[in-house]
Amino acid sequence: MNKKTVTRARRDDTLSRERIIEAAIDLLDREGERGLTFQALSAQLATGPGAIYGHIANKADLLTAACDAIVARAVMAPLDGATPQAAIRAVALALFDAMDVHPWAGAALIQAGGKMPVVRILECIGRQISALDVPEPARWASACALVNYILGVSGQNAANAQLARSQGADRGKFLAAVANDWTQLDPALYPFTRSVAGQLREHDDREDFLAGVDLLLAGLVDQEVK
Amino acid sequence: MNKKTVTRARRDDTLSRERIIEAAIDLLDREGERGLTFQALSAQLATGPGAIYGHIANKADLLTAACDAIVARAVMAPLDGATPQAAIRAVALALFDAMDVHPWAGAALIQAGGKMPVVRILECIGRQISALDVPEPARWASACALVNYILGVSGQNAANAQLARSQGADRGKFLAAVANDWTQLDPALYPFTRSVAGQLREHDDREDFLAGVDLLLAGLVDQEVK
DNA sequence: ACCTGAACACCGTTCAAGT
DNA sequence: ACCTGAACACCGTTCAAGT
Repeated sequence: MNKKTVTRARRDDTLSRERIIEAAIDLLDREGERGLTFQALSAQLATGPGAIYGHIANKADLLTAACDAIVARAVMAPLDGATPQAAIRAVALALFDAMDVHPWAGAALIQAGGKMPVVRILECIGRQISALDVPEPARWASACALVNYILGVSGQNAANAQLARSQGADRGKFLAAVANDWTQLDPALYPFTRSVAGQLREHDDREDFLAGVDLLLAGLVDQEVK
Repeated sequence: MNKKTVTRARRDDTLSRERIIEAAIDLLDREGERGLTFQALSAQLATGPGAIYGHIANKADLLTAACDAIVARAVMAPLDGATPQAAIRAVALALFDAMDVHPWAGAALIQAGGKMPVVRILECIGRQISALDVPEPARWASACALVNYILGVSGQNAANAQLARSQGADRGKFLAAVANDWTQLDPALYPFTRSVAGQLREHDDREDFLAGVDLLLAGLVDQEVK
């Protein structure tokens, strides 16, 4: 076996921002957040670490760009025809599922500030809010609330997935362990948390996520009437 | 000037988890997330980096513990007497303000999984949800929705603060720059985002945050009636 | 003009030696 | 039993040299 031939991937075409981002997504999906290294990334691209800096500003930029690729695909999901409420639920679910497949993207999303991936979501939600009869001045706050809620869930799911991975457990085992921790809290200090520990173990995240979206939508309709 | 005397802080008492966490908070507040180094931390504590590992498992543990100290203080804010709604608004605001003063805590909060700081918030919100007439099975989802929303806003604010810091701008300047970016988006693709760019520049985060809490609360009351 | 990869600065964590 | 701090493994980023 020739080491050079085996180790190095073929260089089909020239290095580009897109190819780098694609390779980064591959790496993140396979090895998790800790697996994304300029060393590993450049090895996969059959080049040196320095080459990447010709197309990407730094690691934060790379993560945001990779996250944006995921979000862009999710936001393109079909969402026309139905009511604005249904459309909002559809995008929210598409994002939830995308973050479920790519947990690192949830963490990246939260660190992206007002950058592209967040803007994509804001735009998508905002249009539907406008289609509802939410009065003009309330649209900004309403869209923000929905976006922030989605970001919060994404971030929390990402953290759970990462912790689970680092403990070598799957999602179910990890949540069961957390539920168990909750059961052992002081009953005098944490009655509520103890009472819902069972629901943490058995709950369907996806459904709970949707319930939150519906809560916000219900509040919106309420506002609309006034 | 004697180097040793000047450089080293006095060691009032023996090293403890509490003293380490306090020093970490100091460092994080002064220098931001990037400033928290085991090197810098141990220097401030007048010891070696290794000593810290006697009391703290690793850096993630340290960040969670520091965040928990902030959250614990915020959650203790006065919130009795008034209605459950008012109490929820009060904790939410207290948390918002705490994260505003300690932006790093927002980021740490999101990475804490189901750990202490999140549990504290869940417990606090959950009790008030129980005090409302939300039916039993919906309490878990309702409390989760509120917690996730709070986490999302905290995380986003933390990211903004960190980006602003890294660009050497204050919060106002940073948001103005983001708003400017939004103004230059393609009008055909991002009509909504462009239309709210002005509101991003002038908005009061605190008020928008509360508006989101109110939206969720309105949805809750709606649910209650049904 | 773009890639290459050694080198730099730095950081979390460990561990043998000290007290 | 606990601290000390040098050492290790590793990682983002730079830059002189190559093509």
